[in-house]
Amino acid sequence: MKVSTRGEYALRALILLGQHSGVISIGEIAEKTLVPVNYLEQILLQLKNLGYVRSKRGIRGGYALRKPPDQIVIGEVIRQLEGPLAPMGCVSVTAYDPCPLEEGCLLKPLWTLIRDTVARLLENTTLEDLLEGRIPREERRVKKA
Amino acid sequence: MKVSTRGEYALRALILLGQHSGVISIGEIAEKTLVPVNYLEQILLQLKNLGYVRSKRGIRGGYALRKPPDQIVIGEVIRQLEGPLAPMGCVSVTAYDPCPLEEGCLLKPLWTLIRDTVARLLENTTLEDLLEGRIPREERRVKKA
DNA sequence: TTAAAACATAGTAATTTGATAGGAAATGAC
DNA sequence: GTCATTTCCTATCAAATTACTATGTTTTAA
Repeated sequence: MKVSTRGEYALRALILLGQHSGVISIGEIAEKTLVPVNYLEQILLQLKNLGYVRSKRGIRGGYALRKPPDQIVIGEVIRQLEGPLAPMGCVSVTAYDPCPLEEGCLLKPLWTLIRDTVARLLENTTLEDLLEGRIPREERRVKKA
Repeated sequence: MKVSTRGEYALRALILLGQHSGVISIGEIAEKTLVPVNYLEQILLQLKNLGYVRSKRGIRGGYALRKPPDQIVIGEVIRQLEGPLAPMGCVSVTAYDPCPLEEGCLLKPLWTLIRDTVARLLENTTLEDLLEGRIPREERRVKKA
């Protein structure tokens, strides 16, 4: 039930970027977040390709957020950096993987409950919530069409 | 955020044992749960050492539950077979591991919330609940001394 | 022109996971 | 009492994942 360093490091970087207006260099981000520079480089690149951050090359270059913090959903970030939120393939919404014992499985309801609970928490939390220290917070009312 | 095969296999075995009164041999359990025999052997041994099951050796031997299903807490089983329920060491109750950034960390409240939520679900679920298909179910009122 | 910084990708070390192997010890059937 | 059956125990190993390291290329502004 662990979250890997990759997701953790990405969130650390996003938080730092969310706290500043200008661009910050990889070196400085690495220093502040205690992440190895080369490793962080890869992660930031991925965040950039996913559209969360923008970069500026060259001498005064660095990274900055590309979206406003309330548009950055933590669940999405984690899912994109380290795969499905579900504890088992058989209950994954984004990466369903069938299991021969699935029919009548007495465990599946438990895994489903866990996946739904965790997903709801993470999909209901934005970078802004983290920045504002709004965790835990009241459930946002779900909009239904 | 995955649960490993070890925990899953252990729970499959416990469920099967909970559905029968007599002892069942490793071979038969392996067949029914689709788990490699040698691997299952290790897992059952561990479950035995933890007091969840008892064994009988020799010709009509096998395994059976040692505790009544309502005394077997799923959260405990998972924790003992595959480690802490927390997503990060910094929020683990049973295996706390400090982090230099912990003070003022904006992520910690989120990890704490996740760990507490998952732990509450799993510690509130027993083998009996699984056997009775009682998942999801109403929260049991917590007994406080 | 050049130094600083991001870009891109290849490689690698460590850890965890998921087993496999093989013999020792116990037990009941005969 | 011997023998087939089954658990007990531990060592080993292979594959996958994770976490990082390395190295060179491209862009940019001073």
